[in-house]
Amino acid sequence: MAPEQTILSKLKKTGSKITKTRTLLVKIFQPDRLPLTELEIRDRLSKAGTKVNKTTVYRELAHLKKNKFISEIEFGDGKKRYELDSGKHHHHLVCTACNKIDEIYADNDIGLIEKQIVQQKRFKIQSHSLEFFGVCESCAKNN
Amino acid sequence: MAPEQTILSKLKKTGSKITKTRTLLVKIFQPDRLPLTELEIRDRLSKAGTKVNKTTVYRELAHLKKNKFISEIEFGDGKKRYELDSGKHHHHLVCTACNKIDEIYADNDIGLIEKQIVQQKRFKIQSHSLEFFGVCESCAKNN
DNA sequence: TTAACTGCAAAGATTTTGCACACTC
DNA sequence: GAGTGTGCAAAATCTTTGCAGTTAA
Repeated sequence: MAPEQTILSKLKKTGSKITKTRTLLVKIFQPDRLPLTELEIRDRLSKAGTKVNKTTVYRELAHLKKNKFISEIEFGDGKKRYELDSGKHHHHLVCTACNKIDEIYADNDIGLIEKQIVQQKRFKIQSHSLEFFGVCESCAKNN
Repeated sequence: MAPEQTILSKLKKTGSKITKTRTLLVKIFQPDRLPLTELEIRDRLSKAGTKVNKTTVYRELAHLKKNKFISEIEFGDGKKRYELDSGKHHHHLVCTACNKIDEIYADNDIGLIEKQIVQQKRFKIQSHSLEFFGVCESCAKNN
């Protein structure tokens, strides 16, 4: 079964309907595994031949998020972004030149910092966010 | 010389005028070293007896930021926050119960992660942001 | 049929801009 | 007095809500 079919059939089981928009949206998130804004998502839907109102997109994203198929993140530019929730926690490399986003895994190292925080501050950590900003390899080459 | 006087006199040298709002604003950032939103800042100004328009606050913050006396950060709630720029890079502990914000220093450990990123991804890092969300000591006690 | 979904317009929230007036130095 | 700062209203963004109509199952 194609990966998007898993999501769709799980949704169906909980009473969601399988609409054209929902099907396409889930498909778009599969290859484009990286965080997309509402506008980027709507553009992709548009190019796939389905013009959708932004309200619908926001509601669809809220629905997928509530069901834990996608997660919402924010960098520092005032826009929310959504990405497939792989279950594996990761961090992002944001290229300040081309705006492309890559991901990295570094939870072992973060774990060290978390231990310090618990000991020093007696702060109970629930989650964290870590983003790196810089210039990606291809942008560095083209300059 | 009181710390806020240093900032004010530096500003004066570059042609800025020493207004009531500017003086108060710099004073507010001194004890309240932690990130404040525009509204929180305006409330503090108000309580100090100076009602200021939000436009003025935003412009004043932009001015202080341009001159590198404060820096701007964003957690995930859509509001920008401003804090005194101490020159020392640090990270935040955000309490999800009382919204208080504490800071920590952990750049040695982040350095390890950065080395990996440079090697694996050939990504040239310019900056990063790291925030922890959880429950602070006093909120944990009161529950 | 009925619960879920959709589009449109309008409202919210945060931040920015244009313009006329006011202040600091 | 010149250049900087201020307030107000309006606009720009991004996101959410209300409501009436549509669609999937």
